[in-house]
Amino acid sequence: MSTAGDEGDRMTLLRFVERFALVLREAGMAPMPARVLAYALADDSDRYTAGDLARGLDVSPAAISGAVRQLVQVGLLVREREPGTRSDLYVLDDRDLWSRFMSAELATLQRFEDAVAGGVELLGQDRPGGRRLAETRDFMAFLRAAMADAVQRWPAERDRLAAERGAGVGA
Amino acid sequence: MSTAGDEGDRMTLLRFVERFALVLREAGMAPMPARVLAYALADDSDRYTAGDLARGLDVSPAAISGAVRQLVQVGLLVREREPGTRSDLYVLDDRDLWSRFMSAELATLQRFEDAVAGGVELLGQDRPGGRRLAETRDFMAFLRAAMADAVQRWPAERDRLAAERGAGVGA
DNA sequence: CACAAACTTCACGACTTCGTGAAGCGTATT
DNA sequence: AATACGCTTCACGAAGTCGTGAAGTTTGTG
Repeated sequence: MSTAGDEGDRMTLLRFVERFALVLREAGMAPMPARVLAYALADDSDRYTAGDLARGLDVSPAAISGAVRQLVQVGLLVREREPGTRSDLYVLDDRDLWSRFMSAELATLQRFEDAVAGGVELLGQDRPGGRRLAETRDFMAFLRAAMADAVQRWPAERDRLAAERGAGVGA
Repeated sequence: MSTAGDEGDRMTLLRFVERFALVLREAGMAPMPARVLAYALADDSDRYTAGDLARGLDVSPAAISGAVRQLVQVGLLVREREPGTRSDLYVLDDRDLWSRFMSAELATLQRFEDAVAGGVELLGQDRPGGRRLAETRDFMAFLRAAMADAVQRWPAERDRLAAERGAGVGA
């Protein structure tokens, strides 16, 4: 009977994976990396072989291969190697996961800023188009600074939240 | 001779449009809306008919039709109607353009948060996966608050920048 | 009232992208 | 040293998406 419960858990897990992956895709992530990230985040284990992920998500090992490479490249997954085994282990280093995720986002924002700054150079600030571009560039810079600041403040804020809740539960 | 210069300007403009549109696409925007937005932002006029955009970008009116509808829907473009003409006018209300753009982004972030919160409900916080999800949710909330705050501060910051530069040029 | 212009909608063709299946390669076991 | 296992790469088939061309609709003009 315990199997039935486990299978139910697995189904709810996979449903959530699909739902969360959809949001990630809308934010620009490719489908398979989105699924792998969602799965690694929500499943209870904290280290997975490629085979684990393939079986857990019920997709081909080939799909996993590409997905984890992309995730490793952007720093959302870390590849580890246990001596005496032939499988790589992928671990979701959740301690600074989202700070790292946001760092990638900040790089994107930087590219925005560069592209717009290039446009300002090309068009000059003495024309309406150039002025709009310049203001856009300033906004990007402002926003990027604000986000970088928030990312930096996050660890302390997280610890504060944890302490607060720990105290609340204890009381 | 002025024609040659104008054509050169037009070419540099279109090159910039392509470059900036590419960045916008990487951020999740559809190709044609990205081009239209980049063009409307960088070109010197501040109101365009659909025909202006089609000719300016050298694409079919049909492509413009879908693109402007999407841009109007997310609030990046405003549709206006001059009495006594048969064309709608699309204006890029640049005063609060980026605040509005960020509001849409904040909505996306809210969907993130909702999806993750749903996962926390499904999985419970007494399991490693659920705990990771809960921390993710908290991070999303924290980041969203920081971004909302930044968006709110932007108008004042922009005016401050403008005043500063105006003074700098004068000195 | 008829005509003309502009935009919109629709359906098609081209392109890109995604995930699978099969073959190849590296690595530990025996 | 040979074998078996797991991952990776490659090429293919399928699905979704994008922009064009043509027809239809609405709106202003003569």
